[in-house]
Amino acid sequence: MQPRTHVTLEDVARAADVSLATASRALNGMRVTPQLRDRVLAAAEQLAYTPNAHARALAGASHRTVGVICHDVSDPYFAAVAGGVMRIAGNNDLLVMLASTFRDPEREIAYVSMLRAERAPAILLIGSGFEDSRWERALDAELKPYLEGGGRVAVVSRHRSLKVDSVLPENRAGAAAMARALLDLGHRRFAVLAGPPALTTVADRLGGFRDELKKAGVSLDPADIVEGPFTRDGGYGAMTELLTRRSTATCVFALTDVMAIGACAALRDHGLSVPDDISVAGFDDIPIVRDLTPPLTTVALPLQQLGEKAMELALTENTGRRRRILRMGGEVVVRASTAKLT
Amino acid sequence: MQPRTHVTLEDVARAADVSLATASRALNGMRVTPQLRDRVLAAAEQLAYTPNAHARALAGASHRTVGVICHDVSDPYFAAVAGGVMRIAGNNDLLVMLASTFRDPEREIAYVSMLRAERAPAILLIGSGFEDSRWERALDAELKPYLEGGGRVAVVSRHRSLKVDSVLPENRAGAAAMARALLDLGHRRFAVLAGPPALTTVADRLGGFRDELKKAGVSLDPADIVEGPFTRDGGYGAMTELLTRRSTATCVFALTDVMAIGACAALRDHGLSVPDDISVAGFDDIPIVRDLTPPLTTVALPLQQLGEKAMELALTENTGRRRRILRMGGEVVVRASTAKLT
DNA sequence: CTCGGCCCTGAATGCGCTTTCAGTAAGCGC
DNA sequence: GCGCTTACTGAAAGCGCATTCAGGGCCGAG
Repeated sequence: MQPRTHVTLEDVARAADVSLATASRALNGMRVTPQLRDRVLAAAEQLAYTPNAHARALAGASHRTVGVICHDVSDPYFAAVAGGVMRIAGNNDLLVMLASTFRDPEREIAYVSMLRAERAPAILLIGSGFEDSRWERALDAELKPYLEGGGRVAVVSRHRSLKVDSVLPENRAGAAAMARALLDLGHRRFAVLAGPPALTTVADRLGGFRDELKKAGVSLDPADIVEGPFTRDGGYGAMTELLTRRSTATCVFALTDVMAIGACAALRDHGLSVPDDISVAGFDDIPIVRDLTPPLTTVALPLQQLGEKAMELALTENTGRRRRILRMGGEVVVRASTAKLT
Repeated sequence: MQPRTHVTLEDVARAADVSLATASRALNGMRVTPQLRDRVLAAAEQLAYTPNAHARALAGASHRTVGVICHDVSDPYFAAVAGGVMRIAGNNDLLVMLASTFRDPEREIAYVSMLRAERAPAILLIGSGFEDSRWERALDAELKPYLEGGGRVAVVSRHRSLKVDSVLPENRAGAAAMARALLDLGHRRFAVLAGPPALTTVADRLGGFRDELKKAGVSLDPADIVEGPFTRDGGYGAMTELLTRRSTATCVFALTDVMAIGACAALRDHGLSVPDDISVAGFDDIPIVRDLTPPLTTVALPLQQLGEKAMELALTENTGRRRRILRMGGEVVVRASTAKLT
């Protein structure tokens, strides 16, 4: 801000005719003669004094702004998780710096660096990592000194080689459960709308699904697995590709709800009906899918809780020597987007 | 963060065997003998040095973290606007502190105060204000000294009595256009899912709609106007209430898309079909409504742009003596949730 | 009435950095 | 070879605050 010179503690002290130290103590609720405290408080009020958080942080008072980094706040998945983070942060008088990387690894690292510079007491990383493992290593290199400096890091749905606390969705078990649910409906020919297999989220969900299918003697044709970005348009594109390939799958499993939404849109645009012509299932249970027509069958994740727990992990000391890992969710919610195969 | 003592500039200077001043200059790209600069950079790299943003801000370098306050990041409307804000912020190497107030005025004021303490160069307020005008006054009282101190404030979809730049949706014109569109479809009996009339957003949208109807000789029965919070559940509840009242309206206009989504859910739960039994229209054009079945007729707002423009306003100096006001959007997009009345 | 002890206040220090200010070495013309 | 300008470097000040360390009232005890 243009230092159009702010009201400083010194101004307040002068106005109240006390020393700087007394003013500071009065404002911070330490023992001060009531009469003096009142004078200081009145002066501060009068001058619209706001302490300079930077000076305060520099002088030793702990800084109360935590950092949260996600790919895109406007994605419902991140928005929901961020909502949970903010709830806990708010309850603890913490400000949240929320950054969107727009899936640009360089930007993500830059944000970690800035947060480090801010001396944020904690950094939360939400969402899958990047395909290229070099970026992941670069990120760890940035995180390491931060951790060594006493910073706290927690991640949601993302693996790190460093010792950081994690909140992980039950990706593998959830996908397996979904496989069973779909098999129970009578489906035998499946397609999967996947993402880059380098991501553990993809590997786990796809792996869990495929393995469970295999147990039932059903195999997944590689031609029925289409990759696309984890976005609505990614789902739309992948579904379109699948249609082009004339897949005979009776059921499509999208690895994220957002992709499933895109897939449904593609199907509608091709004049196909869900679930009459083809069943669609997703993963995440973002709030909106309940209100789709038909409502989406999906693997439920307590998104808000994911964020809450991550924030809580970052706020409490990890006294043990191992990283703490919380696994959550994974229940299949069958709704109307999947039909019994007759 | 626990001052487990960080690497400071002094450490770097010592390691590179130069003075503090030289180290600072080298790191900030000022003219320094190449050889010295290299030594400093190498030392910094080696020590994983990260400048302390607080010390830096205190020492006069401008602070690059702007604040954004909205009601709830997990609401698609705010998420989309915030997305736009972040895009511009990212392009300008700005960090964004995004805070969710959860519609709690006290929390909102607390956030402004914290942002003020952070000496954030700009604060963006996104979304409607509060019903109780006392809170609005309290907010203005907090904002005023900030502005006087050189802070920049921009608001989206929210009126302030102070001189702050604004980005406003074309609420009145948009609602009027929607009225015309619905009249053109043959509807004559309308219901409105509204919010607290004290909010200008509500007053403008409802007023624009009602006035346009009146021009066509159609009046709005007060019994057909139901208030509810601007949330999915608010829409659900309001629609349910409307159903209970046995309204004869053929078309429901929800003042926000999120409410419209709730309304559609309520209708579905009551076994009614959209648009066969009743037409539904919304306002905002949040991304998801395109993918609903049926896709929602709504008044389009360029949500991302709203955020982008607001950020741009906050980033550029207002040289004029009047506040800058940008009005955007307001086009009706007719989709399948509204049907021609036969 | 005096002295020790307690509590509260004020002066001074330092957090890590940017930035002036002064100083020194190098470069140039004569 | 001398004086002057130019170009960097280093010492030091200060941003606003929390906090330590002394000092100075006041009390009760002796």
